[in-house]
Formats: sequence, structure tokens, C-alpha cells
Amino acid sequence: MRVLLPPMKLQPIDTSVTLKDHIYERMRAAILEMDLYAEDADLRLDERSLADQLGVSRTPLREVLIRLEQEGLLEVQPRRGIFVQRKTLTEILEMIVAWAALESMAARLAAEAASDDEIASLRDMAAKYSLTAQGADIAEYSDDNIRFHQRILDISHCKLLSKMAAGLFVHMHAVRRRAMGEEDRVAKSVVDHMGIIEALEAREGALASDRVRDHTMRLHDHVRQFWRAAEHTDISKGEAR
Amino acid sequence: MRVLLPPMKLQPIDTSVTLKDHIYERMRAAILEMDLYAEDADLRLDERSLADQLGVSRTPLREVLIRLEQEGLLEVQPRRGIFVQRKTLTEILEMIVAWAALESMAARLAAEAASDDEIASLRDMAAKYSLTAQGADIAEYSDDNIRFHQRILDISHCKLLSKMAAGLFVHMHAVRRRAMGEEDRVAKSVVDHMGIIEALEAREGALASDRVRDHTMRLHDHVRQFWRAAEHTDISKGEAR
DNA sequence: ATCTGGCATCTGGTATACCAGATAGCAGAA
DNA sequence: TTCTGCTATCTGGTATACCAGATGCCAGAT
Repeated sequence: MRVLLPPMKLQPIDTSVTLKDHIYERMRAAILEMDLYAEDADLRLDERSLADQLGVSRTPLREVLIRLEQEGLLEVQPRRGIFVQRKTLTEILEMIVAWAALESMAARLAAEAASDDEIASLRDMAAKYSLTAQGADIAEYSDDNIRFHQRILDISHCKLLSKMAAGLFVHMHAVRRRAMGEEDRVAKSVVDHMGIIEALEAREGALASDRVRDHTMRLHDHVRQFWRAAEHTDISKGEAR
Repeated sequence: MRVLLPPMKLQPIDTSVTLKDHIYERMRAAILEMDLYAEDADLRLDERSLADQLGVSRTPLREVLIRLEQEGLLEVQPRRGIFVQRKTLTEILEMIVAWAALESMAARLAAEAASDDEIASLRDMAAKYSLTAQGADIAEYSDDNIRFHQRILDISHCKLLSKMAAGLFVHMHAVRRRAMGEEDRVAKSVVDHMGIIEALEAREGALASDRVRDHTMRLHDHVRQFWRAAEHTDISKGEAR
């Protein structure tokens, strides 16, 4: 060994990103863009057409579709078609419950594991709305809101919790866009957030956990009422399967 | 319409089960059979060889492998190989945390939603060990133990919680088989279970939730110590990625 | 004996071809 | 006109061929 430390430093090239990964990103983004839950939404996808549009062959595309099916975004009906999956009200409510479970545990961990800076970052995020609660744009608030909650998951330093919640996020996003309506939820939400932050700052894990759970379960109850009121006892394609 | 109710009744044929599904079952079972975490375990898989053994082509097999990768059982390294994935201690601990999050929420729901019979079924499961705690076979107890916990998830009537936990189960199973050693954990576990059952019977959601979480987090702490003691600060292939 | 560079070969990634079930439209019979 | 059954065709499922990166062996140079 002549040279232990070569003068030139090179970062290894990430060779693990493959065509599939790009396709995945595109597809996921495209699906997020779609206005699911619109009455006239075209939920059917065509493998060959998609492959053409993306400029790839069906094989890698299919593997992506499989993956998206795993994540519950698509439904593949053999020899029938591939469909973007709408969720039933029950499924949506269950997702919110699962989210509550994950995030409340994250809050408990965060109260112990998060740094002061990390907790402070939550306060920064919330500060934006503390004064202008009522005037805030709902769509924008919705985005920031979910970022706030993801941040809690992140500062728990439990990667798995974040990852599992991320799988639910896609649906939550689509649902919120359609369901978030009651003005007064924004104000309540802001108050809840402050309560959560204070519990974390006080390093009260159990309290933070409870508050996060209660907060998310309020969304749960809200959605249950809202969707039911909107004549969507079952928002999916019905008894299709 | 001549006949509204034909005299012959036929159940629709389930045409949705495809080759992939069979392959999936086989592969998953085969991986579960493998003694992961054995020093000399051969973790490498070969697509072509597997396809031969199963008598199918690579394409459907690959889609299954993708799915198993999604579930965290495999790791596909492009142009290198496919490996059964060992988990690092950190990852295992995170899985236990996630499990605790899901199951404690399930217990909370179960306290409200489960029928008396369902809660009684838990007591039946636990009764088997209430008397013979020390004498019980560890492997057998381990299996029954995890069934008990899955049952709690089931009677929450939240399918998603069960499903998400099921994804973690595979690893929990493999880890338990190797880690479950301390005799006295069995006795403690039995006591914990009874406490959980009592809380559910009393319909005390918050209490049941706390007890479930504490119980699982005790496993968490136990595993953390046990694996560390067993010279497995990192049980995976190291800094491989 | 050691190091370097090329090549054979192994492995997963991608493309393409073909198969069979699902559908819908149409032709012919009643 | 209506019903039946055939068929063209569309769609996903499966098989196969080929591509390129990753590896390891080995010959030739030092």
C-alpha cells in the first residue's frame, strides 16, 4: 500500500437508482395530481399507454404498478384493468386511526429523544398560523398542517414510524383536499398544535402522546361526519369487487 | 326475464388468484423457514434458480420479489444479487415500537368495539398458560403469545391496524425464535396478558392501551439488552449499504 | 511475487413476443 | 325484433431474449 489517503476525494456514485425508481416517482406524482374522488374522474390506467408516455417498456412499469398496488394506491384486476383506488369511508377512517397510533407514539418518543432545536422547529412551523388562524388559506394550511405532523414523526427518530405513516400520507392528502371544509377546524387545529408543542417542550411524553392522538382522532370524527353528510357513506365504486 | 331465481345456485369462481399469488405464498413460507440470523445462513437468492425450482419464468417471480422487497423481507441490489434481509438491532427495535403503537391503539378500540365473546376468546388463549407458566415450552409459548397479540389487533375491528402489524410479524417471528430466552419473561408475560384482558373486560380503553404498550415496550427493552449482550450490536451485514 | 488490465461469465434490468381471459359488437337464427 | 353465439380485439399475465453492470480469474508486465 503506497498511499493510504489519496489526495483526491471522490464520493461514490449512487448506482442503485434505476429506471424503476424514476418511473415510480413519476407515477406517484401523477396519481397525486389526479383529482380522485371527483365524480367524473377516469380511474382506469392502461399499461401500454403509460409505457408509451413514459418511454419505457411494460416490464419495469409493471413492477412499479405492483409496488403502487402494494401501497394501496392502485388496484390491479387481472385481465380487466388497473385502477386508481378510491378508499371507502371505512378505509379512510382506519387510515386516520392508524396515523393517530403512529403519530402519538412518535410524540411520546420525541418528548424523550428530540433535541431542543427540533422541538423548536415545530414551534416555528406553527407560529405562521398562530395569529392569522382564520384568514389562512385552507389549502395552504392543509399542506403545512400535514408537514407539521410529519415533522413530529421525524423527530421521534424512529424511521419506521415515519415510513409507515408516509404510506398513509398519499391518501390523507387526497382526502383532505376534498374534505377539509369547516373553517373553524383550522382555528381549533392551531390551538391543538400549540398544546402538543408545549407538552413536547415540557418533555411530557404521555401528555404529548395523548394530545396528538386526541387531535388526530378529532379529524377522524370530523371526517366521519363530513363525508357522511356529503352523501358519501361509501365513496368508492361501490360493491365493484 | 323468464327466470328470476334459477334453481341451481353457483358461487362465482375466484379468478383473481394468479400464479404470482402462489409464488408469493411459497416464497414467503420458504423465507420464514430459513434460519435467518444463523452465522452461516446463505442469504443470497438467485432469480433464475428460483424460477427453475418453482417451474415458472422470471417475470412473475420478479414481481413477487419486488413485493417481498417492499415488505422489507428482501433486499435487491441491482446487478449484484437478491438477499434475504437481516435487520439491524435498531430496525428491530423500531419494529417493536411500531408494533406497540399499533397494538396499543387496537386495544383502545377493542375496549369499545369488541364483543364480549371476542374479549372472552382472549382469556381462553391466556388460560392455557395461567397455571403452567414456568413449565411451558418456550417456542410454543412464543407462537401462542404472538397469536394473542394478533387477536387484540383483530378484535379492534380495524383491518388496517391488523394489516400493518402483519407486515411486521414476519420479522418479529424470526427475532423471537432467536432472542426469546429468559425464562422469567414468560411468567411476566402471562401476568401482563391477564392485566390487559382485565382492562378490556372492564372496557377501560385508556388503561388497556397503556398496558399493551408497556407490555410490548418491555419486550423492546428486553431485546435491546439481550441482543447487545449477545454481541449483536449490529446483527446485519454491517455497513453494507 | 506482485500488480495491472482484459475478458469470460454471472446477475439483475429492460424490451419484446406471445398467451389467455374479458368484452363488446355483429351476424344469423328464431 | 330479439336472442344467441361467434369473433375481433383489448388487457393483463407469462415467457423469453438481450443488455449492461459487477466479479473474479488469469495472462502478461514489472
